[in-house]
Amino acid sequence: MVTDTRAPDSTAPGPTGAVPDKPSLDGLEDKWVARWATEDTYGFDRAAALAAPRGDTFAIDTPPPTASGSLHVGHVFSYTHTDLVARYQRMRGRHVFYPMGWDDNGLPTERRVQNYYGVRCDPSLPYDPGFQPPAKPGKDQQPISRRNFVELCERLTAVDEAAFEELWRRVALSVDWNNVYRTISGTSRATAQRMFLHNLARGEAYAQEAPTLWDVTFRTAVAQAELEDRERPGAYHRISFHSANGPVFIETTRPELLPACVALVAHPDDERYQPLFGQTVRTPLFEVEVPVVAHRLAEPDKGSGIAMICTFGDLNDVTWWRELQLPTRPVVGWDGRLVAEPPAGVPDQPYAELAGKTVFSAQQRIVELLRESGDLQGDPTPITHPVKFFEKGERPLEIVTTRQWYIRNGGRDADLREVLVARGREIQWIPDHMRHRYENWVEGLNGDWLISRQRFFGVPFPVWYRLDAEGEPSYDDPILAPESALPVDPSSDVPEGFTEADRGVPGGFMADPDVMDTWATSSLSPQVASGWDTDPELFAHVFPMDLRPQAHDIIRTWLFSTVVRSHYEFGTVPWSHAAISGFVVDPDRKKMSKSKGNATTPLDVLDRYGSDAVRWRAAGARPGADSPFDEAQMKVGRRLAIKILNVGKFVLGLGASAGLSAEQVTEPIDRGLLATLASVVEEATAAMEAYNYTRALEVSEAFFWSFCDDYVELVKSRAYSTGDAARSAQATLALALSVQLRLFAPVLPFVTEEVWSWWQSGSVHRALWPTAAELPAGGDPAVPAVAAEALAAVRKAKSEAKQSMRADVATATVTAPEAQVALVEAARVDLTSAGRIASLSVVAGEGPLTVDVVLAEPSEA
RNA sequence: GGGCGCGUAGCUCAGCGGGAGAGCUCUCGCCUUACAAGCGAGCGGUCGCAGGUUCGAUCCCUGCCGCGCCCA
Repeated sequence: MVTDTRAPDSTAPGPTGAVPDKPSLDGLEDKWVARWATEDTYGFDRAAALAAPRGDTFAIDTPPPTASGSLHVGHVFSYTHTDLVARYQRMRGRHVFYPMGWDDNGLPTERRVQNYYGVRCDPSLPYDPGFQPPAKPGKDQQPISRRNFVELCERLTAVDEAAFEELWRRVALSVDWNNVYRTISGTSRATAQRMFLHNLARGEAYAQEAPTLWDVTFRTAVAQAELEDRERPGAYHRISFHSANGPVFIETTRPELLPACVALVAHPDDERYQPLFGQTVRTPLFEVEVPVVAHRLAEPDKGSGIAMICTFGDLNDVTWWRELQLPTRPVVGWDGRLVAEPPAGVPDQPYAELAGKTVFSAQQRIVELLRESGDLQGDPTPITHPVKFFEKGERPLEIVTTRQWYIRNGGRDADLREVLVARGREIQWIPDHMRHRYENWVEGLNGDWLISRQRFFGVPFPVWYRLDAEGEPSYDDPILAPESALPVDPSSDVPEGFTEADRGVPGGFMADPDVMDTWATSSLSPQVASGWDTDPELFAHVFPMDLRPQAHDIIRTWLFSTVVRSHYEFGTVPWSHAAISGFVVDPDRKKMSKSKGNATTPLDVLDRYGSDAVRWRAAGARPGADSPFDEAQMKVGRRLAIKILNVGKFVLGLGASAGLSAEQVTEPIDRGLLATLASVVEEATAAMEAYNYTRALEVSEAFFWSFCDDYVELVKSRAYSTGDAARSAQATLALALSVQLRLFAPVLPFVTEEVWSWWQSGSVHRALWPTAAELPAGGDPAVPAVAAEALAAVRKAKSEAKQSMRADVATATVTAPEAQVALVEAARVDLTSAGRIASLSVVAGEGPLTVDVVLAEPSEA
């Protein structure tokens, strides 16, 4: 039976009880990964947690990694950061609810499946129950049905997820592997659909036919959060429009949209064009009459100061179209090619030869035509300008008018924006300044959250539409799936009152063809992980959760969208804390990413330095701070791990660890050492409480090295002897080891567990975090500090004489401030034996402590 | 262009009102029975620049320069 905590018991003999002769890191990872799995060391005890007050539970909303992606050391670092907190909270005696999820729906998985198997989804094909993917992907992607495609997605993500889990176990993430969720699972789909229906019922979700940013490669709409500007070359084409009073020159980077032109626009204050306002001009080539209008967004210093408004070249066009109530003349289709028929009012010629061309080819042809007609003045002027891209896309976004689902997020409602900003202020951000990222994003929103995607592997909208007598869908009264039926797949499930025969026929029904964007599901990770749909009792206990760990690049997406969903459904923030990790960057300070080719594979690094060493390095990266990848640092972590093994061997090898207790610590230097350690414990604890694992490690580590180099050296010979004084040293060493192993346990789970197992029963990771109270009070930290200072002076004398540290000292005279004399005297025995000093005298004097050292004559060899 | 963060030893970073620090690197030593995958010692910085506040500024304020991230 696994209990959540057990009190440390420094006298109980361990299960193995044996200290190896030659401790080594080799094999520790395999050994303890297996042991932790069989003993379910990190399992969440649901019953115990529910029986205890909420404050005894610590719930973490783990980021579900994209299972189809690849991991690099940056992921290892940020997940380790979370694990440091989880392990600390567990050692504080809390029930740590630490699930793991896989984000396996959406575009990345589709792409991986396409490439891995050499297939593509064709929703018009029927399901083939016997389908087997080609052994090797062929030259051309094989079209398969949607259901076959989804099956391949599920098959491949299962494999990917297993590989991820193995890596996470190797890194020693202390997640509860009994609690794993997938964003494409039935539960996730049901949760996402149920939440969507709630949003819809409350008016928070809606569908609208509207201009939408559109990726022509993926043939899907994309959301504002997925946009990025990229600098791209372009050219201003100076083109003449025709009017009764002569030509009007505009400059455009997109001459191919000439047939889509609905107006010209200039700034209302622009005197050059004021006479034209209210007039009409004719487009070149097509001779379509368009009005000249005024609008404040027109930029007088850009180009000629007058621009054409098209359907739709950019977001300004959309604004103009909406605010000036202009007609539309769509020419760009969903595939990024010019549509077959010209828009109403645009003549067949010369449009016919543009139809079917890509925008690129259409532009070339239009430019030729303009040259021939004399409407292109001069040569195009090359420029570079920002162009909107889908962050995962490679071709510029177009704007097409489509019917899409949206969730209100404040982008069109200043009051809601304010409310959501206020929600952000309810969250404790780590580090605090990351709050600005959130607020900037919310305040800069300019549209609602577009959640529908024209893709296949995702959560479908649980919606059907009736078809009228002409077979046209009636969008005004959608048929919603009943909540009891969720999850549904409207493309194979049939709404109540219809049969499959009614699908797609006049008077029948059709499914909503879209799926939800992956963020629309992952924004529900607290609900999915905490059992909103499956375990209401648990959900009521752990939600709102304690911690959302994530990286800063997805504050605008994952963090914000999670806040939105929680705000709507529960009227609360989803977690009390958000801990934001920085990136691991390469030596040039560039973010590590696979696409840049600078990513370091974690397995290789883990193999060479060990998980503890990599975790140690991760713990040195403060929350929110980027840290450069530097292998030299890994070596330092590895050295610390080895040192812990060796000092553990020394302390326990004294053969006297059993039966020792704090009462036996009598010597002033020993009591002083433990007093110092008590303040280290207090400082480390305060740092961990503030999520400052870096500071906690720093103080623990600084103590540890001086413990090894000074204290252990000072008391070594006393510890080897017998009697009360020896027992005092042995008890101190044992106590200090126990405390330090626990201080290091979150960072170095493998070596601390190994050493712990030599003399303790149970896992160090289920032991209680150390407290100052378990150490004897009243010791004077100055005793070991001054003794170490004196010893250092002796060592320096030997070092400068190029002598071994084992060289004998004939006489050593310590001159110390009056107040320190007694301190040195208190450590006299240890100091003389550690320094191999034949005759030590201590005198009071001015200034800081000094030691006059007279080395003994080297003995004859 | 806006927001945020950062400029401290060759490198990575602590410190954030009264003594400029750590680790790594480097140099010189040491086989020392926990550890040579170790130990000891040492070298190394007008704390980005310029003003201001203060008895006193690496630390607070202002401006500038440089770097990074996010957003337009």
